[in-house]
Amino acid sequence: MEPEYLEKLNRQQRAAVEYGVKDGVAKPAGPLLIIAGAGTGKTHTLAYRVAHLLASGADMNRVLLLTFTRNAAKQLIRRSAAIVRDALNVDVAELPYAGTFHAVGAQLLKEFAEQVGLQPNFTIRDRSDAADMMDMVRHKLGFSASEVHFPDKNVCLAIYSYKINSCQSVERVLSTKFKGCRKWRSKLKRLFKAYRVSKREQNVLDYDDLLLYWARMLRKPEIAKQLQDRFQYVLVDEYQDTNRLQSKILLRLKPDGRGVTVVGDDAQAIYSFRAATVRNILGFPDQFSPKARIIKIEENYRSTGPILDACNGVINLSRQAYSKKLWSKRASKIKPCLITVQNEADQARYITDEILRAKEEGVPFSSQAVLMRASHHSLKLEIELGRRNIPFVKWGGIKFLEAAHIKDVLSVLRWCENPSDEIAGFRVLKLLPGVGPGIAARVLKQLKQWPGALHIDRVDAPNGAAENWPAFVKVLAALRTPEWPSEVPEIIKWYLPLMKHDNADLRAADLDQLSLIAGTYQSREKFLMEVTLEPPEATVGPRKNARPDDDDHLVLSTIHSAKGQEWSRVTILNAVNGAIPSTKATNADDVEEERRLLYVAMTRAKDILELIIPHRFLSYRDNSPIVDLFSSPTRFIPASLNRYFKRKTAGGFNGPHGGSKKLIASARSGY
DNA sequence: CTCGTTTATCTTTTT
DNA sequence: GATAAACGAG
Repeated sequence: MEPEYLEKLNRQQRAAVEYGVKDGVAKPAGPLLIIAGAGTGKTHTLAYRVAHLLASGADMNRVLLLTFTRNAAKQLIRRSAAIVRDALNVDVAELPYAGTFHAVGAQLLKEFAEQVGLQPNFTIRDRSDAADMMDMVRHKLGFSASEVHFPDKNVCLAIYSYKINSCQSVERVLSTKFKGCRKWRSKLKRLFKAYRVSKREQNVLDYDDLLLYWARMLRKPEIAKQLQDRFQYVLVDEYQDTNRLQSKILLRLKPDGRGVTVVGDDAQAIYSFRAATVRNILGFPDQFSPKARIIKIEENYRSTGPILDACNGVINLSRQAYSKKLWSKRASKIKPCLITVQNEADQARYITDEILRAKEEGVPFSSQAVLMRASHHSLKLEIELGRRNIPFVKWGGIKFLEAAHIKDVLSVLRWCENPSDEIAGFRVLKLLPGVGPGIAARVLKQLKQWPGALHIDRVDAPNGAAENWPAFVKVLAALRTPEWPSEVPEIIKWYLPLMKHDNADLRAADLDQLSLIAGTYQSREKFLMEVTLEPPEATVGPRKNARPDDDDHLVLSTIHSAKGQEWSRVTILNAVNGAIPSTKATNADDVEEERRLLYVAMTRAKDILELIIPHRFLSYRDNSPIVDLFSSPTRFIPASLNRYFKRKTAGGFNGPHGGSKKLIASARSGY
């Protein structure tokens, strides 16, 4: 007697779901690699696998599910729970161990903090706070003043982060990825050392530490044993985008690979800048003996035949060989379309026109998306959409938490939570008029006399800040006994008059939203931890026409953020050299990744796919300022792929890459 | 000496 | 269009 839900799966999917389950009983088997191409129902399969394991007796407390975003984890859990409920009428509310590597790492580090020499109240530093800290150390060591063109804080952090995630030496990273910084080799090493010391002193961890300490704690035999026993099943999604450090964690968690499932697609590896390496997935089977079982899922349910043909055409021009070929039963006569326009203004107009037209023909905004290589590529389009009152949300732009005013308020909370957090303290102190970097540093130094508590009341008011000092002391004193979440509006009330940024009204509205978001968390500690690991999706600034949940809205997204998503109608912006591939992509490997990026973007489309080629495109050429380039269509779609695409022009363009008026007419009659 | 403002430089992607 | 060094005022 087998569960009915298995019948909904195709042969390959079913093999993946049933692997390690015999006669309705789950028993951890050897490692499994699932190669699942774009649109083959990868999430679906993984959800069924989790559900099937649980339905076959696996204990949900012993399942570890690692996904690329926390959102993906939530979706998977929801779908698995629904399947189990339908089949067994049993409620599997939540998997206790599910989320990103970083989030689960944080969870386990809280649990084992003392045993690995951490204080359990550590706070997690987001990217820009980590950069600020790097900057502070950089100043302290005198590198900013004495050296001309010493790499800035972001570059320093990028090098350091790459080193940690790729498990390579500083030398190697400098000579492969950051060649321009090689001459600072020894200074950078000193900087990184001081940065590590500083993190320890302030009891903070950066993103990379969450992985690093996790990997380290698994080298302790007692802890390793405990976790190896706890996690009977470990499932990892998007394995092609994991890095060396993450694969080490996985291997230390399950040295023999028993109970491990990894899922991914080598053709969709797009995160090498984060030190992800496709060798993790390609080399996965051989790490074990006997080798991992490989199951490939190749039937695509998402896209129409013509779209898939074009996608295959693009990826097959790669020098690398990929491990599968997608096919689809979905017939259609509509080929993907390359549209040449005069410039970016015409591009914005054309896209807007077509979106409205599609909407009139019955494709809701929410089934349409515009994808771009870089977040700022959509600026003109956003203005046009605003003018025409089309609701949209943008993914992958400035995140809510990165806005200056939000960070100001969060810093107050973070400083109170962890008084050793000097970056937070520094930022808060500088809010007061009359307090700059010098005075702020002095106050922080004084505060060090009373470690563990924030005795701002014992510090004399600095000259020039006397007026605002008492109110400041009062607010911080009140925060010593947390009143969650009502303390948040209190802080905002204090903060607003001090705010130095413009657009005060908009920012005040953002802060109101922050209060609301804070209210959904149980405690200040939980809020701070989760909010840095998975920022809320709210956007900041003028969002008159972006009403996230309740409306039928369009999505604008970077290609990276569009991972795993699908829409009926997809438009790709700036399909020109300089954007895809980016001018930043210099070596052959980088260019290959850009090709995969285009592939990922194209495979998001179910029914209609359009790529726009503006003939003139504002670009940045290495060191010179903005240049207006005559661009050329992306090199990833050369003439040899012509048969997969329809071509047309719009906006009265009749230049060198364009088609004829006749083509426009026939293309328009297509839908 | 310290804060706030001006001026020059470089702009990918994200947990 | 952000960021950091240089400049100028107190």
